Amino acid sequence: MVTLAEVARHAGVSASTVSYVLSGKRSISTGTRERVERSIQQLGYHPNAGARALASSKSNVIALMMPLRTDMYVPVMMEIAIAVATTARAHGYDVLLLTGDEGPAAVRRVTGSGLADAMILMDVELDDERLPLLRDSERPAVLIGLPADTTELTCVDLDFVATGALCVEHLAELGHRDIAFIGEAPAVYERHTGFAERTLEGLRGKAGELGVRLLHRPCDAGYGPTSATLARVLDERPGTTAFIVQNESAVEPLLGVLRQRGRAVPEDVSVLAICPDQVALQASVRLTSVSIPAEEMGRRAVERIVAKLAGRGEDEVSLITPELTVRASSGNAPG
Amino acid sequence: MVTLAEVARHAGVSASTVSYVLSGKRSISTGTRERVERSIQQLGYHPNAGARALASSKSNVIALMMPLRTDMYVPVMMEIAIAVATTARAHGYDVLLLTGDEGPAAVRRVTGSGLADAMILMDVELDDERLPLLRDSERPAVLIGLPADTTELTCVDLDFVATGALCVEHLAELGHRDIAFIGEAPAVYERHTGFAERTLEGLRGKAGELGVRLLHRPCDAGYGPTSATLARVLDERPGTTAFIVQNESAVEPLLGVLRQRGRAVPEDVSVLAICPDQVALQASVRLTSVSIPAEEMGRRAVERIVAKLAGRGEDEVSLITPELTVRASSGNAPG
DNA sequence: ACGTTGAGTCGAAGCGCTTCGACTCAACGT
DNA sequence: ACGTTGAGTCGAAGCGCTTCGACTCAACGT
Repeated sequence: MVTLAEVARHAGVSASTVSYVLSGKRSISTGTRERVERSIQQLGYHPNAGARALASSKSNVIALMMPLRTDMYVPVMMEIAIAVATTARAHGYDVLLLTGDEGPAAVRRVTGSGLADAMILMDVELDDERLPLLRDSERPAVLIGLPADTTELTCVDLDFVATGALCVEHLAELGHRDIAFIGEAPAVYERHTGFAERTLEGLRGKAGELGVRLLHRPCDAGYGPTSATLARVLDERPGTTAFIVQNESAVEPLLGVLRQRGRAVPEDVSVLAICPDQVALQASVRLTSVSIPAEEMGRRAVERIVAKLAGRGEDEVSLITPELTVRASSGNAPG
Repeated sequence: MVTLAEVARHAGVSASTVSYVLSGKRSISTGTRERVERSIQQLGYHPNAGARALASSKSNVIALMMPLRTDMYVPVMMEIAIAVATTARAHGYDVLLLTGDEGPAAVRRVTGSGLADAMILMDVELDDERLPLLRDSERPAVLIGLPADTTELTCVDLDFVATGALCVEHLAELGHRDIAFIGEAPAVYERHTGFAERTLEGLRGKAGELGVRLLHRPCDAGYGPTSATLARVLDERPGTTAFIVQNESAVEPLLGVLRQRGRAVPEDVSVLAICPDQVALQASVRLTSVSIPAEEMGRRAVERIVAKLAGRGEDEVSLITPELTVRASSGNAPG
């Protein structure tokens, strides 16, 4: 491995000069700079990450803590992770991948060892046990998701309350008066995942306001559970003319079951999905949807982190305004 | 931050003794060890990662290079990534997440800077431009996937040739004589992705051997392309009684289109998928499938890496034997 | 009674950077 | 003619570990 000292010798300058060329923290004459840069090129020098971290007490690494579960919103998680990695690189940071199963211990380990300068946490629960540690830690952290208490925390998330409201509003405008919400799996509500509860809050609030009847049914993924759920909904509320789906793995089953029962979309029933655009576009019917802006969430999270590491940026909750795209699955209420 | 020196002072021993307690590289008396461990606990000490890396020239980090694309096999990628992270932690390593878009430069940067001790590469193309660098590098690397030339490389992959053969064999046994293979998107073949070509090789080889007719059609994801592809297949080969699908986002569209055309599965046509078990189980028909053992691939890759870092283990190609699970989508050929 | 051995411990050097203070020297104003 | 200023450079210290060599001392065989 080539060291900074070898570069210095090759360029005929001192080690500190090479360091200042690299960091730009002191002015360097053009001639010297060029000579050093040439030596770096010729020798194929890469600064040693460990030495740099030790001397500067900055690792230039951001830790990303992902959920271990692979049973839900996989495409969203993946897109966020890739956006985080890409944005981080653009700012000169690398990304350390942690899984959620280490829990609070991972937070302690990473912040304590200086492995990373900051953390991004996904899949935050309303009363997450990692939060006290983050509040105490002097290292910046950003949550993707919204816990119950956000004091002293920085969060980035889609505004799920507004998302729920927007869905009801759209359907109400089309004349729908009886809406069913096919939600996430029961386990998601039991874990008190923030986004699921907030969506429900937004849906119920707007439904109450506009005098629309709303039926909420958690639903496991797959054809069997969806079919059963749908049967119960249609039994209890035969007048249902619109469905809102949040669980992306229930989308295709729902469309399939509706087709089986001879209910045309959007003539007989409208379907509105809360899902990534890609899912909405690849479904068997092009879905009217509120998109989950995974890329933007990942990117914003990194930008906040970078700002905080640079000493700028307060703790704050940054909610992304939902956007509804009308496609082929929603239309006027029948009759 | 608590340092090793503070732990030493607290425990009344020298710094090197604390270090040896931590590493176990020299014998320590029980009394001293316990005293040091108590001090570590009480002070909440975590060794500084940078200092450790600098002194030992080992970072205890494994880099994982993932494809940037989010348009294909997302669940597989995700499951591999999580298996890598989990297995790595179990061996005391952390995982650095790199995206493929930095290309060979990322390999140079990571190996040159000592950011990681080893690399795992996913989404390897047959003639990948990162391979020469890996062969030259003194740092261990493992590929998940199989390039054209595997000399001096360690690879882990599903045996896709055997997978293709297994699929044809199963269908031939059921009496099918006309099989259509709905492959990956055309772009995948154009990039010469190894697994796609190898699957085809296995399918064709076994089909030739058993005298079965095989039609190969690349197919983009979504209902439109799948529907069009299927129409062409049924036009050209009306006698087709079985489909093999590799592109997991074509699975549900294929089933939907078959249903629309009144072809019952498995009475009229058999469908066999090459996909993760989860996809096979959540489809509208429980699919007979050859599973893609994502978890095992990730785990094996890390185990190889760890072995190589410990000085054990040769360069070698490790192919996982495919397993076919019969479910509800395959049956005897009609007539 | 003696050297030998190994368990247990310490001190110092060194890993490859960053950063501080100090120096030189030309340019500048008075 | 003089001090002042800032651009440009260097040397040394220090970041927090690991590891080598050296030391002590009890246990052991002869």
